[in-house]
This record gives sequence, structure tokens and C-alpha cells, in this order.
Amino acid sequence: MAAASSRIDAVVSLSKRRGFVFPSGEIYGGTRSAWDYGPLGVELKENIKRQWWRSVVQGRDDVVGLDSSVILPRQVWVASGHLDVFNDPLTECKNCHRRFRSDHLIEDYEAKHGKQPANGLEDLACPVCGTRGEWTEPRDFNMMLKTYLGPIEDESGLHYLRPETAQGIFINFANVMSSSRKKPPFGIGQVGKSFRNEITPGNFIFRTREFEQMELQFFVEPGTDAQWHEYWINERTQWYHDLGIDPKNIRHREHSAEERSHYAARTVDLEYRFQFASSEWGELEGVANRTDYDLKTHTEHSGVDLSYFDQTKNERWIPYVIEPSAGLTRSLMAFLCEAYAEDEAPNTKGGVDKRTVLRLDPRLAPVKAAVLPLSRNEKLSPTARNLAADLRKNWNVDFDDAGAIGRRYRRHDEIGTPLCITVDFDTLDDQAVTVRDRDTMQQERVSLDQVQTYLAQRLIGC
RNA sequence: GCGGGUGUAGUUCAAUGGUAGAACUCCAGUCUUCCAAACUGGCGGUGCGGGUUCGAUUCCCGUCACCCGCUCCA
Repeated sequence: MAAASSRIDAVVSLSKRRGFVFPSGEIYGGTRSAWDYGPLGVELKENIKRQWWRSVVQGRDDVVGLDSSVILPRQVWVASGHLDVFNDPLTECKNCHRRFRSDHLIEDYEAKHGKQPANGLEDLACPVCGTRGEWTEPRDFNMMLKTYLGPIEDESGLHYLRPETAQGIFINFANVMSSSRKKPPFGIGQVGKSFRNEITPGNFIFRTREFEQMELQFFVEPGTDAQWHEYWINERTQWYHDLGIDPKNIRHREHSAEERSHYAARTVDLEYRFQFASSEWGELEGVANRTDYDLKTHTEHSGVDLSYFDQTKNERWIPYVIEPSAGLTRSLMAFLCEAYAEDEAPNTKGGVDKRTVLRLDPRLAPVKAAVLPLSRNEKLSPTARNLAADLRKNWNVDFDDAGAIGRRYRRHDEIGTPLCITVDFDTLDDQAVTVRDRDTMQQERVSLDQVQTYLAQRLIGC
């Protein structure tokens, strides 16, 4: 197995080479930590989304979906608390160049001396290097991206790109509940882009300023929140296991009180063993108990009552929210890292070659099957093309007749295609093809009129 | 934002103050009879901008990107 960091390097290189992920705007020099998803990347990403949506939304009687606006007015973020919390006044020590929140520095001074510093930052020493009064002017650092709607760029048009999809769900809570006739416990799921002006993006697609989330807000009766929290932690962990992540590469990590978000009573992160150079583990998903914070604050700020009238108890309460919030692009990276393998495979010369193979779950594989005529030939190609066209009605199927058959197998191993279907000269007589399995490299003869059925069995859930 | 490192073809690597090479990949062709075959041919590169110089991919400055370490981190 490849060494820790070279594994990620290998995945990055493969991503570029085969068209999963490209640096964004590369021909103009690129933008820091912005990435585009190529032909195979978009397939993989869509497949992950689909699996999440099936598992969390369509596969359940108690969850419905939503697709809300990316751009939302300022008031939403005032109410949610993001404008406050995402807005930090930062100052930098001119001597050691370390940055601090100026309000925290002043609070610390007050706690220590029992009074405010008479001359503001001038009186404060750098907690790290001890230099006194050498501070840059505090500057607001806002993690939300701004934009102005309307023809004139002024404050009346000020909107923000969402830093989480969740708020779109909260502000639609009443609409969804009444139109879908759901009542707690029930959830609203959403997949979409979010934007954060991260100070330190990096680690390939792990932390980017534009990213995609898969979020569920699950509304429950107060008092049942703790058990629902456990339920969803378990449910989400199982999801990753089911799609091929080895349990030993996933762990749970409880947030400490200091690191918890402003809205959360308890948060448990699901982390994957990415084996970054800087840290072994990285967050895939946070499962938070947001209490009644969001519905309550939107009720207060909007004036619209977002409580729920419980007819069985004849009382009104504000639901608690359990939020499993997953990073779609982070999980894509995790699935790639998990699937990447370098095998040995026999070659024609009787020796062994290195074989790069992505052992992706068939449900995630960008290409489900490849149709490969044994050689480029006017007898085989039409049959093979027809078969590919036929299968393409149901699955993403590739056709490739360039080069030796072994090479084509390897190409598809490298992008995780689970099945390769070979049309050979016998096909013309016996009306059957050979299906080769990516993982076992075993071959099976399947008659042409059974191929659809055979694939349907092998590709359940795709 | 700070410090360090690195930028040469799609990938992995060479080389040089004086026409930038290779392997693999990719494409076309010959040949094919199930695991990166061979042969022939082809496409393709010094991140970007400036400076020094007769001449810069090489030296210098700036910038952009990536990696590492700080810092930050919902």
C-alpha cells in the first residue's frame, strides 16, 4: 500500500489525468482552492448525491426534499446569528504576525485587570511574543460572501450567499409542513452549494470556499432530541459503511463546549482517516443538535410563528432540530481515497504488472459498464455499438475499441468501472458476450438477450 | 495573512545563460482473438508578467498556483 501522503497525491494526480477534478480557471493561473469537476467527477458527485437522497429523503416516509435559494437577504443571517458569529474583528501583531480577535484581547485584559484598557489595543501585549501596542488596525473579517441585488450597488440590495443550506430549510419550515402534511418527527433534506470565505482553504478539495453540502434538518419534539441525535449519528455512519468506507477509517468525535457552533447543544463529527500531512483525520459530516434555536430566532425576527400545534397533547411547542450536515465534496474525496488501490495483475508475458484500480461501490462508479469489442473490426463493432446503445438507456455505459483489450480493461479499472463486456468472434455464432468483473477479474459468458437482466442484477441500486 | 519549499508535455522525470529531451499516456495507422503486446507516424511543455543580458526555461524582482508549517476553522 502507498505511503500516507503519496496516497492523496496519487488520487490528485489520477483525478487530473482521468478527468475527475481539475484546478478551476487553470488557463488563467487558477483561483486558490477552487476546483472543477470533470466528466467523471460530475458523475461520481451526482451518484453520491443520488445515494444520499435515496437514503435520507426518498427512502423514508418521514423526510421530504427542498431546493432553496443560494442568495438570501441580510435579515435571514441577522436572525440566524451568522452575521454576528461569522464576523470577526481581527488584528495582527506587527512583530510576530500572529492574528487575534481584538474583542477577545480586550475581554482577556478586562478579566485580568478588572477594567477596560484606557488606550484600547495600545495597552495590550501580544499573548505570544509579548510585544506591546504593535497592532494593525482591527479589520472585520466576514466569512460570508456578499452580493448586491438590483441595478444599484447599495445597502438596500445587500444579500449574502448562504454559508449553510440549513437556513433555507428553516425559513420554509411552515410552507413545507403544511403543503406536505408532515408533522414531527419529520425532516427536510437539501443538497446544494454553500459558500464560506475560509481563511485557510486547502488540502485539495477538502476545504474550499465554494462547496456542496447534503443537509437534513430533522424536527422532533423537545425531550426526544437526544435519542434522535444518537439515531442519526448511527444512521449516517452506516451510510458510509454501506457505500464502502471501512469502519476503521471512520470515527466519531465529540465537539468540546468551546468549539461548538453558536446554535448547537451537542455536536458529533464523523471523521474520515484522510491521512493528510497535517492531520490524520478530517471531518466528513457534523451531526448537531440545534435545539429550537433556529425556529425560535426566525419566529422572533420574522414575526411568523414557527411553532407546531400538537393535537394529541393539545399544546404548542417549537420543535428541536437534529442536523446531519455532510460535505458532498469531502465525501467524494473520501470515497476516492478509500477506493484507490494499486494491485498486481498478470500480463501476457507471464509476469505481473501494476494495476491501478478504483474499488468504488458500483452505485458510485461513474461508468457502470464498458462495452469492448475484442478488436476493431467491421463485424464486431456494429454489434458492440448496438449493445452499448441499448444498455445506455439504463446506465452510463462506455464504448471503447481503441488498442489492446488488456489496456482497455486497465483504463476502466482505473476509473472504477465495475463491469466490462467483451464482444468477441464467438459472439457472432453463440450470441453471447463475456462479462469481466473489476475486482475478481473473473469472466462470465452471458447471452446477448440476457445482458440487460444480468446487469440489472449486478447493478442493483445504481 | 506570515514563513519555508516547489512550479519543465496529460502524468512522472531529465537538461541547459545559446534550437528543451525521455518514458508512460493520448491520437492515427498496420497487426489483433481476453488483461497496460509490437511496429510506424503524430499532437504536446519551461505557470504568468517584468528586469538584467546580444541572448533567460536557467540569474533577479513581482505575481499566481500547489505542498509543508504557523494562524484560523461551524
